[in-house]
Amino acid sequence: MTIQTRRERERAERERLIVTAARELAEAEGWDAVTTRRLAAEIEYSQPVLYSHFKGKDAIMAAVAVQGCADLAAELRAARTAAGGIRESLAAVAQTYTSFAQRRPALYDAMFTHLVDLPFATEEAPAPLWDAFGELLLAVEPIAAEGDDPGLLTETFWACLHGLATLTRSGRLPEGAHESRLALLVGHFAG
Amino acid sequence: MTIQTRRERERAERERLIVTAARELAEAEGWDAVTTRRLAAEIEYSQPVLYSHFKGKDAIMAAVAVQGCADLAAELRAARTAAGGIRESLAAVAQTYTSFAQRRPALYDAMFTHLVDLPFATEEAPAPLWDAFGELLLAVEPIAAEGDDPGLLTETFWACLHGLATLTRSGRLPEGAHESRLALLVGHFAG
DNA sequence: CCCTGATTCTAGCATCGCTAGCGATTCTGT
DNA sequence: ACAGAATCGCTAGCGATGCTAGAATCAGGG
Repeated sequence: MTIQTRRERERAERERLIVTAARELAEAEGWDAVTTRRLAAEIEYSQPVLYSHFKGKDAIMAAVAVQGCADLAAELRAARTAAGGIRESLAAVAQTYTSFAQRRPALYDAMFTHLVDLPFATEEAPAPLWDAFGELLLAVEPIAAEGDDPGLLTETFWACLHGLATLTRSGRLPEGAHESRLALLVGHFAG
Repeated sequence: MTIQTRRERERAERERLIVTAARELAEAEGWDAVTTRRLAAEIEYSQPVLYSHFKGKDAIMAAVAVQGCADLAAELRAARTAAGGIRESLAAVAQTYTSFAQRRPALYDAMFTHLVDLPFATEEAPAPLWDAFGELLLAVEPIAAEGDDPGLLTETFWACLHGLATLTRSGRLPEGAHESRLALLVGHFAG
């Protein structure tokens, strides 16, 4: 039995290694640089081992995305709990969210831009996804008017943040005025 | 001289053909199906002619994106002028925008999701881009509070629509409640 | 009629994601 | 302890991608 468990432990460790290497490589040089050959070289194994762990490159990206959601959830939680009032919490969360997208673009893309076959809005969604959404929910809930569904409001607010993050990062919105737009958004939701 | 002009005319015609074929193929089967070989076959020329017109596949996508902006601008204009009041115009424009993204996903991706080296927020941006933004501006301007920069507010509202469109289409937001989220957004901006 | 210049095509390169099939290594049963 | 069996990772290769170099073809001018 212990041999079996050691095998599984080593295997799990290697899987972790793959995901970590993929994330670091993506964050350093972008997802285009994350080829299966390059990734295999990075973990010092041959290409086909990747496919014994994941169905394909997309599945690896999905695993990275789940990790990223955990990171984002942690950052959001820290920002929210550090903020004072209701409106301040919302502003802090919004600021942290867009900052995350700008600081870690490759990670953000894997999470929310790249088309990936992760269950999202269902119960089968991985826990870190729910955690991240939950953090947004905790910040948005207090500003919901009576009769509003907080979940729906959170989804809407999230979408707004996502739009600001992606359009700004792709150069479709001038970067300089980002803070102003963020303030405008928070004002319209919490005002 | 007339020979020269005929040559140029034919060349321009072929360029138009390339962009149209690319757009139709993308809308029919998605951008993954738009390979240079497939596209060349579609226009009944060989592959390298594409590169005598465009720098590469990305440039072709950019050309398609500009066409798409013209289409979007036209749809937005129709929706806005058909609507009655200020709030109704905003709602109609929002509805039309997200509907466009859902009805023509490949086109929308080329315009606003795919990373493309088009000048966007500068004066060198192609006219259709400004037209589309201008339509949004005309709908948003009336609901701007005094002291608000209408341009900035439009950018923000646009980002919200973009976020809703992309997250819904990628399955990250449940599709059923889309209208509710749209109403929530319009309510928070025009309320 | 041949030459010159532009234009288009054939053929190929490097790289991509992914897979089949072999060799070696490790476990199992007697 | 040792032979058979099963698992594991590797080498090699497939089809397809974006893109390019050089041959071939066609037009116009002396």
